[in-house]
Amino acid sequence: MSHAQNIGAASIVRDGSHEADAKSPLVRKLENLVRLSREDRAALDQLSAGARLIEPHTDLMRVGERPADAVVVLDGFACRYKHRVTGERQILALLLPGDVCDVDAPHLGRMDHAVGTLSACLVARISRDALAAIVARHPTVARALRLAKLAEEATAREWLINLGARSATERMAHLFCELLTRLEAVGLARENGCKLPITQLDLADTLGLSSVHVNRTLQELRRKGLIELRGRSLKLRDLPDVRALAEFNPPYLRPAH
Amino acid sequence: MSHAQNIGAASIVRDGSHEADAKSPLVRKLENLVRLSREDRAALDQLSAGARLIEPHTDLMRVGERPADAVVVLDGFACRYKHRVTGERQILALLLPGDVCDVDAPHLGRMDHAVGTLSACLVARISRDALAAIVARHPTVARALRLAKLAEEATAREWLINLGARSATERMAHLFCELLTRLEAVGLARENGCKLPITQLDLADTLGLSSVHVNRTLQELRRKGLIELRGRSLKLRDLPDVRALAEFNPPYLRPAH
DNA sequence: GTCTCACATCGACATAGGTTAGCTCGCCGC
DNA sequence: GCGGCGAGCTAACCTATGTCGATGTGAGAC
Repeated sequence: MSHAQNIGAASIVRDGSHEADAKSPLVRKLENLVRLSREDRAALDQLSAGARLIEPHTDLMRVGERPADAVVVLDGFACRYKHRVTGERQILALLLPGDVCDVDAPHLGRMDHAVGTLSACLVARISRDALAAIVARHPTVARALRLAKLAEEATAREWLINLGARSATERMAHLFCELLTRLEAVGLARENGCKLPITQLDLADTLGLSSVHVNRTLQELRRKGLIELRGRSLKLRDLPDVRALAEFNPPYLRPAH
Repeated sequence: MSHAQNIGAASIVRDGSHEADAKSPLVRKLENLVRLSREDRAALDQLSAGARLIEPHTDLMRVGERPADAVVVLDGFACRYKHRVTGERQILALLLPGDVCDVDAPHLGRMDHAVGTLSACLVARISRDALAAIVARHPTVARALRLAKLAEEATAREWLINLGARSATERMAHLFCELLTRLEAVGLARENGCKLPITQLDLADTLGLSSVHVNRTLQELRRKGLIELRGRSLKLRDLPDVRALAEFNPPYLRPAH
């Protein structure tokens, strides 16, 4: 059994069997943005009910498709990505547990990029109608989804700065800070560490680097004692220094605070 | 009088004195996305009524501010940008005539980036109330604004690919294709040419390159007969080749078509 | 156990792009 | 008319990152 599958399996147990004792990542994420009522939470949990386990490297939406549903990631890492005709892939956004993809699916024309899993993922599809219903009946949830969208846009802006203006080490440090913060927000990080169920090649395609250089850069961060990365688990050993190196400023992840 | 001021002045005449014979860039832009009624157009023109001429290199919104109004650019080039602590500037988006900035201002917390003019610009501010009113009374306009936002997001994704995966020449070619297409959509391009009222340094900060390398790259594009750029006016001499070089695919600029 | 495959790692070399510095030209203020 | 300034342009040199090829390593399949 691969690491990736481990992760998927582990959380199916968590999400499936003991639903009572753990909040879903979707609820956790939105609770960082607004105060949810018990009814709001119940409605959200119902959305994630029909979640399915998806294999690594599986497309959830293809280029050119007209998306009928939105998608919520409940466990594992997925991404938005696009291929150049030369074959290079650029990852445009990482979708972590709790992230909702394409809330405005209804307005959308054809997808100009694809969405796919990186690791094994637990994913729920939300039909256009279900989405419309919850937005209409739960204004607080609607507001939370809007704020989440703003955070996604702010994140995209940070990525532009990453790719346009930061060196390889700074980029990587910034990405790690971002991931840690986002995973903390859904209860998936402890002691400045988290799972990182993706390969160095995936990392390369998100950071706009070659996989070889990703490897070199990781070595450097390790050598400086800034991070540990073994197997699929990442730890930021010196968070203040990593943040300083990355010029990481968390508030952009929580708009309207 | 500088080039940039020339451009501002020229269009003030166009937008101010003969309002009857030329549609505002805002109306033109939205008409690419939806079919506007006469009333819709009138309402939009009223929004742009109080436009003012702003000097080059002037901030319209600052980092940390809570934006009270949205902003429409009616002439000239503006941008979203952010400075690193090291002083480098990354331009996150270019705002061209017809572009509306921060329609969801009301939901917004503090600005995580700044908005400022590059050239002299004709700019109208739209109060939160005026915006709410037009969105409520003119659903078609509301829809157009949503679609415009989707186009802006698609553009940001293209920029991520630009910065992450394309070479300097490809990047620049792609940017030029994008600008030409966007300016054509508001009637500000003719015969594959348009104004480009920004410096090579501005270009460098949007493309994530040094100004020296921007210059080199421009020379190369000129040498290959792909573009002409003199003074502040750009012409794509071989549009098919430039598009091929850039892998430019226009439809992303017109969602839902 | 052994085979295989994906991933990580390493070294040697190539190159795109950055840096520094300086020159020119047109415009503006005085 | 002179000095200064911003922008474009060029050349020489430097370095971060890419490319290529080889090797190591661990986990699953059988």
